[in-house]
Amino acid sequence: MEYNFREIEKKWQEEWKEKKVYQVSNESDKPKFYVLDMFPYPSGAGLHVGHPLGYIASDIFARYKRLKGFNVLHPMGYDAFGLPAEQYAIEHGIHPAISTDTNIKNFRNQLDKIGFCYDWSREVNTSKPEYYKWTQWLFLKLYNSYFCNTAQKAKPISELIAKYEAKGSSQFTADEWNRFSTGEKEEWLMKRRLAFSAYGEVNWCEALGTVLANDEVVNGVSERGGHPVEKRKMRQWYLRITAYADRLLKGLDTVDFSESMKEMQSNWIGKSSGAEIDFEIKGLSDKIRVYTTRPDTIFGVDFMVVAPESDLINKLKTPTQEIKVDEYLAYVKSRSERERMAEKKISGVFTGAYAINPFDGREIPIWTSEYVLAGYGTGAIMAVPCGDERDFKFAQHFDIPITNIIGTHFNGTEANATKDAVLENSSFLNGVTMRAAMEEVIKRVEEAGIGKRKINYKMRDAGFSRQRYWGEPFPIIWENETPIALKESELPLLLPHLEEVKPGKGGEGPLSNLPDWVNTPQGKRETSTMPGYAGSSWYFLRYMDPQNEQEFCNRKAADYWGQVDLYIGGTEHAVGHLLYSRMWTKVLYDLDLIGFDEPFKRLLNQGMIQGSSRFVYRIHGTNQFVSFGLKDNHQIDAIRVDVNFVDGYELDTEAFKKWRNGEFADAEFILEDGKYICGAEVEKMSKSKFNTVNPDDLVYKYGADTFRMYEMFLGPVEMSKPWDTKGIEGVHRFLKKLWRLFFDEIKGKIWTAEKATDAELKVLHKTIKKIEEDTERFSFNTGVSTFMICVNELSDLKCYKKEVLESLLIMLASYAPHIAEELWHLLGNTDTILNASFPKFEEKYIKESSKAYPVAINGKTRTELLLPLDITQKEVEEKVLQDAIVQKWLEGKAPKKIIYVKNKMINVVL
RNA sequence: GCCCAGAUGGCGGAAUUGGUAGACGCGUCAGACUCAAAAUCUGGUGUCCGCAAGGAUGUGCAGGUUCGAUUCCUGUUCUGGGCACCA
Repeated sequence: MEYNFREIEKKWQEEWKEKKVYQVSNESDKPKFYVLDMFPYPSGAGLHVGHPLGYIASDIFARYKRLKGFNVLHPMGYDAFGLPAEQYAIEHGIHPAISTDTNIKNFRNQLDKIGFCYDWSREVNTSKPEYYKWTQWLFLKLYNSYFCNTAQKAKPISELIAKYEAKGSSQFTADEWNRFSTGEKEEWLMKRRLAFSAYGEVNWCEALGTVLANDEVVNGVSERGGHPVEKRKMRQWYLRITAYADRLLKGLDTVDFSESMKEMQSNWIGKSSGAEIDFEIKGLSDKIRVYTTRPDTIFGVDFMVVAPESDLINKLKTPTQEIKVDEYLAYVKSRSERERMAEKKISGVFTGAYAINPFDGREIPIWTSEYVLAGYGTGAIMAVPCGDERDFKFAQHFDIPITNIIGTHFNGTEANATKDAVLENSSFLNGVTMRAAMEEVIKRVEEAGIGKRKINYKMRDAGFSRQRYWGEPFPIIWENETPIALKESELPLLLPHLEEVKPGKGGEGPLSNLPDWVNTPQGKRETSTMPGYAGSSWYFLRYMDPQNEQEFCNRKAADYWGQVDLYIGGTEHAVGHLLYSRMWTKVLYDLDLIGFDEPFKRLLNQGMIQGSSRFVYRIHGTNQFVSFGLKDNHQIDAIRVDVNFVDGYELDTEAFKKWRNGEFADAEFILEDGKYICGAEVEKMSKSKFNTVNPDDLVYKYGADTFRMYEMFLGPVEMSKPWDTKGIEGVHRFLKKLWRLFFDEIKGKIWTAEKATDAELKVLHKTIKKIEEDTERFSFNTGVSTFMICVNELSDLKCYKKEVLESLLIMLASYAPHIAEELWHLLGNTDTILNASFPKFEEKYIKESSKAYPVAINGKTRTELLLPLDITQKEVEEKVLQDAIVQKWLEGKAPKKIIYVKNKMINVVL
């Protein structure tokens, strides 16, 4: 009887499905555990080997927790709204609903083959009305809530209205409020709503007639077609995430994310404290307001920089500088933000104007430069070259004289951002330490009425509308310029069918092409749709109660499941998605709809699996392809080839000739050693780079169990690594070797019910301990290796005993579920192995009484000494000195010291 | 430019708290079985010197702390990822 993985896997997948073994109930006496994967966007390219990495890890952990006696929620679904489906529709005329459906079926098919333990009865699909009804409902919750600064939490906007009606606000009296028109009232409310509408800049491409995402713009032109792109102000929806900045920051202390992830989030939020200070401008009535974190350096200000986008520039530029300034502004306009970011070259131009230092009246030249952004702080800075690296380089580059206010702390060749120096050249601050000076300056600035203390955040409110079709429609009708929200009873507002997806007029979304839908007796419907992250900001709650038609999630279900105990996903969208879902959770908590204010208790980031691309080299202008080692003798063009017809680095030239309908049929090859050797480069795995490896092929060839274990065996889950299929054989061999502990090719069944020996139990319990430790710390690669060691040792011991093998199978059931289930049943069990209990580790089986100690001389290991564990230092010294090898190294002298660390090692110091 | 992560044999990686560097697997070499092949099994395999015993050297690079450093500290180089130049 041999290991027929194809038959076994098919059989158990069907059986598990039929018996609904993965269905989980919201009621149980067991403790709960919630294991979640970041759900995928179902792209047309299907799964490649990079996708399942995190899914396999979470699957192993979910199964492990189940064996450990937990009621485990482990669901999966689809983040199904999004740009690519819409783009595909524009290019191929296939409706997004259809292509999305096809893609989901394909994904599901691929996922099923790998044997995941998802409870598919809880599947969510963000593009289905049953789901997005509640996304719209939650949007209305945000819209109808405001952030109360006193209570530091969200409250219903009705409470704010009641307050305005009764007491007014600092801006208006109650009487004034009550006399306001509906539109005027709405304008005031809009300033407080958590989901609000305002004007914001978008990338507008006239030629394509549409708004473009940041990554669709390259070098200031559209990626498709290379058309010019300009910034244009349009009405947008936003989420007031900045109101939650502080709580999002504090919440990081309560969750178990990696330090680097927390750092990324807190850098994104970017809280800083400092002051806003107004500088007068020589000869103008306008003032420049700067934000600075270092008010103590006010006497070191040698120039000011205003963002090129600032409206003030036109007033600042003097006639002599006008041409230079305009040229520079045109240059900046042509640059994408990404370009400005990566720019090492220092650029900028003097406006000709001077600001006045409010404390000593010094005239300070005002410059403009692309390194100052309009969107942060006040869009203008006071530059202190001796204390800020960038300011220093700028001053050096443009020969701006530098004032030293920190004495010897500044060496003239490098800025020093210290806060500990004692100030010099600083008028009333001379002799004051910088830390103390900060307070002093803020005090004086406030007294003089030229500024104030200010806490600043990098984070901006999140843009929440897209001029697109394939997303949730806003439950909003515009009555002239005033938005009116639909009633909850009117939800869902269905996304109307569109025969042809194309942009609307004037930058509006495709929905504006449907007048029957847009025009209602009340007014015009909002034609933009919600962004991709709308549905994904709360999907983890829907899994808890996926079929509920009355509520987004029943409170009892939410209280039972609570936080996601383990959330697994990549870092790529992590900052955005994690912050948005954390914010939504906090809002829902504030409104008392759920009982926790952080969605994810623990986060594990899986690394990216990269592809290893292969290149062939065509001699420029010919049909000849030259092998890698000979390419330097020619002028060549590198062309990517499909990795599937390259064996290692050797090209299958016949397959290459047949590739792409014979595009290379006439190719001639210049070989080395009779072979065509390809070049290689590690890069992102992508269909367009021909370096994708499809899991289906591997599952077919080796089985799902082998595939699962191999993905884990590659290395730590958190680490990025290039995919290499070589080595999968080793894992497959391991499973075959495991099988041979139960069945022999000739004798058939060889397992017995005999009692296990001490040596066998030692192997087993060593394994239990290690598997438990490795799984708990997500070290699945060493887990796989532990199984290999266990099977190797049991084979050496010729241990075919059910007592030992049964426990091994239970542990293996989370890593290689199919083979474990099959052998479990062949051993005579009738219930599924999923309902077994994880074996209990017992110390007594692995207790040792002695240890082979490494003995080092001066830190270099020279020999080994078998010693009892309870030996004393004195006894150790005696034994060590008697040892022949130690004596040889001692050369008759006495050692200075003998270090003995129990259970570790011995070191003899000469 | 800024932020984060990483660098260990021919390759993927292991070493969990500062204590035998290279577990496990791939590849490769030798052997067994076989008419042969596949499969399987046994043994070797960081580098250098040496017939061997043995020795030297070795975790990107340069230093430091320590009886002892892949692990801690300082500096540095390279690679990967992220970014909203964050004052």
